[in-house]
Amino acid sequence: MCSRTTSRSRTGRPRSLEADAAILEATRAALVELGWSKLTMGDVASRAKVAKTTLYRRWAGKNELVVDAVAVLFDELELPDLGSLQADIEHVVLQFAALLERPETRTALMAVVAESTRDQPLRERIRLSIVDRQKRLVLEGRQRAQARGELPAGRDPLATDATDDLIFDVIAGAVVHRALVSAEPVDEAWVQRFTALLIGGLGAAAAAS
Amino acid sequence: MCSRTTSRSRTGRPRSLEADAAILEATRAALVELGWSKLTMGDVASRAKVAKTTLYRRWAGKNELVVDAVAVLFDELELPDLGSLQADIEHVVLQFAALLERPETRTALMAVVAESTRDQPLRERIRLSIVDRQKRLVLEGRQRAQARGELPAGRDPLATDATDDLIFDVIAGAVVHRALVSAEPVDEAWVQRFTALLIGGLGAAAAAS
Amino acid sequence: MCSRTTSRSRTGRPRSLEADAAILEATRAALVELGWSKLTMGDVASRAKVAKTTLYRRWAGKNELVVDAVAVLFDELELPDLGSLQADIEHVVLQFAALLERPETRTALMAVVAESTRDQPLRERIRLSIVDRQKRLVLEGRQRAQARGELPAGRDPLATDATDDLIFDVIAGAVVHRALVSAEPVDEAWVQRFTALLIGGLGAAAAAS
Amino acid sequence: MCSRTTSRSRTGRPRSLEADAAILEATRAALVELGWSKLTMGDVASRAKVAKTTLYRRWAGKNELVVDAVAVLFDELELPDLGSLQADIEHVVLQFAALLERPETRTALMAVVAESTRDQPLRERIRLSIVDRQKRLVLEGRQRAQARGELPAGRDPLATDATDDLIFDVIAGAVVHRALVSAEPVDEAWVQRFTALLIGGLGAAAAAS
DNA sequence: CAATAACCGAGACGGTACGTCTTGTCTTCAG
DNA sequence: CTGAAGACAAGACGTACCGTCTCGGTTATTG
Repeated sequence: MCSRTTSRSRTGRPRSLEADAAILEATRAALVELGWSKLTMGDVASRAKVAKTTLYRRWAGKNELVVDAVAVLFDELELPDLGSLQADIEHVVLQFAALLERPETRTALMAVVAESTRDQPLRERIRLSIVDRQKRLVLEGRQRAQARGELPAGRDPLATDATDDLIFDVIAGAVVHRALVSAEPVDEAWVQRFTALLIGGLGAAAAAS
Repeated sequence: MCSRTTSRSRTGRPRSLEADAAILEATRAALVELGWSKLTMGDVASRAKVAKTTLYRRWAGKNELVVDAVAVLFDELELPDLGSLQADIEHVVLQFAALLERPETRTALMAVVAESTRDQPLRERIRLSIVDRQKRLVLEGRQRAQARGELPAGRDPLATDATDDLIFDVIAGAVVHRALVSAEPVDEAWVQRFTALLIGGLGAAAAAS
Repeated sequence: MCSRTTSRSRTGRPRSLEADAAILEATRAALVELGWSKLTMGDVASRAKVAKTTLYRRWAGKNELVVDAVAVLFDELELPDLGSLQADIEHVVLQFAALLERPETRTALMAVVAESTRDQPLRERIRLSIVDRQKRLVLEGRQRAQARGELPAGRDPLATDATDDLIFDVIAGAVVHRALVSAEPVDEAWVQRFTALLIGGLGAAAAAS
Repeated sequence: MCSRTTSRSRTGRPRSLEADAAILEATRAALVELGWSKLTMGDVASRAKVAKTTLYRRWAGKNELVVDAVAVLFDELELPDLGSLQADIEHVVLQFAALLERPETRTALMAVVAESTRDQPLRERIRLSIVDRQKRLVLEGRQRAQARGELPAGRDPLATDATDDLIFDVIAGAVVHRALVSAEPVDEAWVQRFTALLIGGLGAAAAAS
């Protein structure tokens, strides 16, 4: 969200809530039309029918604004119980791939990550708004698979966390790399091969321990 | 490399080769110091002691220049025979992680990928200069493992290619995501867990087919 | 003056009046130091401690800026009553010659006239800001001479206007040509000869009609 | 070596002379199309189908080139004997006005004069190529008028020279000022009034001495 | 119910980088 | 050797954004 978190001085005119929504919507629209690098604060302001001052009062710059604008899109990802780990993973990977097909996500995600390599606060913001929030999917999927008996129950919570992180990086990384770097389609065939590889690896790792 | 590929007009003063080298070197230096977003064409030009026109005569813009400047760094990756697939993969993954620690690669890679989502020619250039060139590592590692008997010989060359691509996306994607998105260290512990997962998956996949 | 004439948009930050003055002063200083052809907008901006955009917001380019910068200098010309037409003319011609000795006028005047041959709006601006404003001198001098009886009272106002214009072109043209084209000094001797010729011509013309 | 010497002496520099003519012609054409300030050396070179090097080998820059290109146009001015001083002057003034109507002269003349205010060698070149060459017209006209008895024979050659110069500045200055600064037509009516004024002045001056 | 304080729009401000253009010099090749 | 072709360093051009700063004016709460 924007920097104004909790403690507001209770006096003075309050900030317009419509403005916040209009700005984020305008940001997404501008991302679709122009892409990250052609998007400008001035353009977002005029799309949202808002003064530039109003933008800068809420967000420090383009990076922060765009992170907030696209973060909400990642909350669309869901993990319905499809009966098997394989099916659950395939489903969420396809959802994620569909999200990466959307121009606003496509152009914004890598850009803010690139910026974050030189900007510690931005890195934190991305982690909070996007990365950590989606780790829930791995957690939920793993627990469900354990409940089904597809995966052994982890004894060491520390090792479990590390494995969750590893799986998250593998899934998210592989899909993003396929979609944006290799620039090849994340279709059902690829997803099945990928999921099989992953589940095979998890099984082998479980057997080894 | 630069746009002048083969057919040179036989007349006029030829382009300076020193300038080419100085520009790419200056670009890398500027990336280290300033990062992607603060890097400017004018600054690169003055570092290289070259006129801006000389830059623009060779590269269409910042994106193309930076791709060429960092592409060569990826050629440092090597795959020495360490006796086992596990060791080979761990070695190259650590090398790749070290490459992503370097500020010039760190800041440039995601940025040009982000730009490429809206720029088809740039996407091609990245694929040619970086992505496809490093797939050699997967090819070589797989063939060596097959020679050692660690992996079964692939019968269907089409399926083999698809698996090579999959492995490439998984390795590169996971490492990049760990290093730049999750922003956590790619250390030996993580690499071992990751490599075990991958090799387990490959073994399971081989057993299944 | 600058393009903002009367109707100001009532909203937004008003334009800085100090900036206007600083820019015109900086322009004159740059003309003195560098001359017309070496004068650059960027240099004027940095002398005036003003952004280039501030210049371009007020003036379309170098031509318009310089016209405004030097126009005010022409207002220094005065026509004190020295008792005779001969003395009045000699005085103003010497003043004008002194003005043309100043480097800012010297270098700017012919340059903007040259540009105006291809630029109708610039021609209008020169006429308004410089030419027409100085015709007052001819008008005043002629009326004073008529009051003294040195020249007959004009009956036809149309013919009077035409004669005023003719005299203006003859005086200004001859002095400018002597000073800048022939590049010879406009000294007292020359001024006396020239004034005698002019007054003689006026007298003969009056006698003929 | 022998053949080269032969071919050199045989072909010598005929190409070079064609180039000179082509360059000056191209310069005039470019002046007509683009005017002084938009005219560039590179454009002239390509119009003349000549390398820029060839231009710079012959002329120091735009100023010198343009002076040479337009100087020849001033040689068209002639002073046929029309029977009276009044008619002779009117004729040459109209010719001069017509010359100033041509776009190449119009745009070039004031521009090079403006440049010459900061460039002594250019001032010399203009004087040699244009100014002094046209003073012949005043000399010839004055002598013819003296032969006709319209003007008294000058006794003092120094005073005569000074008067010739004065007349030259008055005629050239007034016409240029009328045409380019006041930007009003130099038509027959104006020319008659002007010539009458001038001849009246000369008569009065002669009577006075 | 006025004062106050923070908000809002509009738009000018000082800066910085852009990508292009022109200048005058230089380097190569062809004849 | 001369000339065309064109690359070169230098630097100005006019534009676009950035993030900040006035302005005049608009809500809410508070005294």
